[in-house]
Amino acid sequence: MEDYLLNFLKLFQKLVANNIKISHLGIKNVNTICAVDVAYSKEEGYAIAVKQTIEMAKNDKYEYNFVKGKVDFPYIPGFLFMREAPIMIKSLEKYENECNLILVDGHGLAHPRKSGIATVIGVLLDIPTIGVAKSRLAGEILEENGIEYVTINGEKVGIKSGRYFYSPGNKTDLQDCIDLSTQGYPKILKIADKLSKEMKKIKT
DNA sequence: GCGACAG
DNA sequence: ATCTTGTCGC
Repeated sequence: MEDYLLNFLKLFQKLVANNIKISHLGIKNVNTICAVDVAYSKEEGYAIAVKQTIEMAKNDKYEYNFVKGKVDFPYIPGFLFMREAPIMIKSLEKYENECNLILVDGHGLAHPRKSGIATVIGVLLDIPTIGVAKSRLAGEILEENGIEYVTINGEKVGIKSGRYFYSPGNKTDLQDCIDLSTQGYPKILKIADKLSKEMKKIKT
């Protein structure tokens, strides 16, 4: 990877970070939630956007939109958005105007430049997002009042709940992350993960 | 230089 | 993420 490209992408991420809006969304007020995930088979990416309203969730119902496409960009820690955000955003097109919140596999603010994939998607689409990751990318853990916070340079940028990491992407805050984590790992993310892997399996 | 490193 | 069997534990 040419270093001038990574330097350029860092500038892009800083621009994104400068446009983040951190505000309290209020998980309880969210009626329609979406989740996105991508599975791979070599260069083919299989993206799934899942949508659920409160009512649908009660009955374990959901809608989803599937997109298959070539994914060239390699995975580079800190630049995951270049590999997954394009196809994720494509899969979200169908629901972006009705989603009150989008859950993204990966980090939001808990990123070296405060610009994880959840932040990039949230700022570009101007929709509330929260990043939920399965492992740490940056920062240290600081426990305070029974809550494990992810901190970078002393600033709280996310939380750790069980084995998962939650951080604001855009138009959400730490309290939203805490409230969401209280419900355990989001089922809708599990659904997105499962569906994306099923789609690649049958290579539809 | 060395170690860390979302999916 | 993906490649993969059995296995330790709640």
